Amino acid sequence: MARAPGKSGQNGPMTHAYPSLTVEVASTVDRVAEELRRALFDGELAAGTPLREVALAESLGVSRPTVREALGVLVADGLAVREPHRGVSVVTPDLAAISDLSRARLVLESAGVRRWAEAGDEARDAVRSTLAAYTRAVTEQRSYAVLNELHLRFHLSLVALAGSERLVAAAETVYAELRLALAQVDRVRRDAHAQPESHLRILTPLEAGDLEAAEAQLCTHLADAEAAIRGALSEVAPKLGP
Amino acid sequence: MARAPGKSGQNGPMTHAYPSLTVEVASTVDRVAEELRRALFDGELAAGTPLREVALAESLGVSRPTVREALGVLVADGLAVREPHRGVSVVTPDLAAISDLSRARLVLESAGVRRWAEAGDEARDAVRSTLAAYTRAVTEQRSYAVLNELHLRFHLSLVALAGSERLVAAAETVYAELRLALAQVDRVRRDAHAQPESHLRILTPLEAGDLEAAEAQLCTHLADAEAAIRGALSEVAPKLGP
DNA sequence: GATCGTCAGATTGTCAGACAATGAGCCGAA
DNA sequence: TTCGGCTCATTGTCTGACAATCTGACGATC
Repeated sequence: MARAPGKSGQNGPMTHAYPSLTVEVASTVDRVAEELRRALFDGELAAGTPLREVALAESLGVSRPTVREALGVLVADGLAVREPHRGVSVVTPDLAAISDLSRARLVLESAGVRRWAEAGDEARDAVRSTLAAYTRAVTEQRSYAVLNELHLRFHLSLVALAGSERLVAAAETVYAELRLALAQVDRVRRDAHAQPESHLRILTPLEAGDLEAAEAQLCTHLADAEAAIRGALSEVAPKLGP
Repeated sequence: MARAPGKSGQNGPMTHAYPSLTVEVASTVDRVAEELRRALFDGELAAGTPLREVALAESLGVSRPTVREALGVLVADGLAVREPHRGVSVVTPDLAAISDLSRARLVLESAGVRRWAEAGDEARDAVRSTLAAYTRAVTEQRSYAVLNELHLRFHLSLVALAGSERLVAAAETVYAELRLALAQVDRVRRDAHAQPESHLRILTPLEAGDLEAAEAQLCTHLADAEAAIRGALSEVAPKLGP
């Protein structure tokens, strides 16, 4: 991209310094990592697929160190695994991983729900607005990718109620891994429309101040989600088990 | 973390496959990252210190890409921050970060405590043994580094009660950041000996099946820890805070 | 005197090429 | 068949290089 010898456009002499105007120039590594993430979430790479450095480098038009660093990001996010001298490959989610992830998200989200009363107004508003956006997108028959994105955003807003950025960051990696598992068993996609009322059953008791009911609803909702993924996964790969 | 599931065949030239005999031949990047971590935890690098790539490379006898990758690990762990074209520098913990971290660890550890009954026997035994090891180390007047390590290991074993490796991994990064904050205000070290009975007040009700009491004890313990760090930090950097 | 443009130095971001170490698969021999 | 060695592919690491950008100081302009 930046191969042309001169981006001669000198756009420097701005007369005013406007606040909070950031030009989103992500680094090459970030762009590569984002592209790989997209490919993973879109199911273009099956579980266990090795991610060869040289092939990716010439395919994406960047150098091998750049690809290597981007792969490190994916590994840190839990979307890929690196084995010494064998390279990086897409994770293969098994039932144990789904169980682990589901337990983690239950802990994170219920912690947020339990702090509904103590959370800030903006955090509570975020929960309301993300659910509204998700519901609206469902009625508007938006694409699966959009629905998925808004759905996850709602659950993230629940975690944010706990008031810790670190917990939200942890939840983001959990959701990334779950999202990848979903992409690899993409038959679950048709279920993605039945969700809004299930989420509303969480928010309604919250607004009413009934934290226990909200937590119970969340618990069943997450248990249902786990069961759906487990079912789809065991159909796809019926070889696992204790 | 879940490494390769046991599909590693016996095709090696070794005649016997001894269990749990690992040759600790970590990669160069891991060694560099570990060395940097040690330096950070030992307080050899003050908050905000820039970590220059070339200087570290020739100081450690490795190449710049290797250092660069190791710095990426530190950034991913939250121990350093990277600013575009300005490099990586040691994080400077402020009161907001301490608050954030404390809330996160409260969520993670109380989630573990709450699942004491449902946790596996080995997880409960791990809590007992780590506390015993810590107590023994205190009576034996071990070094501060050893005490710190065992202390953290006990709290990690609490998180492990929740039964999710991802949560334990998240807790590890939280503790890493907290540990760094502690190292930077190292006047708190003298308090490190007064802890065993405080932890025993958590375990005792657990063994008795009184989860609420255990959680309450944990809450006060963590609140005390946060107050101690906050106090030390505001002495060191008395410029922050609304 | 203050603000701004410009320049040199330092540092990072990215690239290209290279080499050794390691792992995987193939083929021949006991 | 099973074992041992060979070849190839891939990664881990190094060296060197260049462009983009930040920092700080110097001088010009109002």
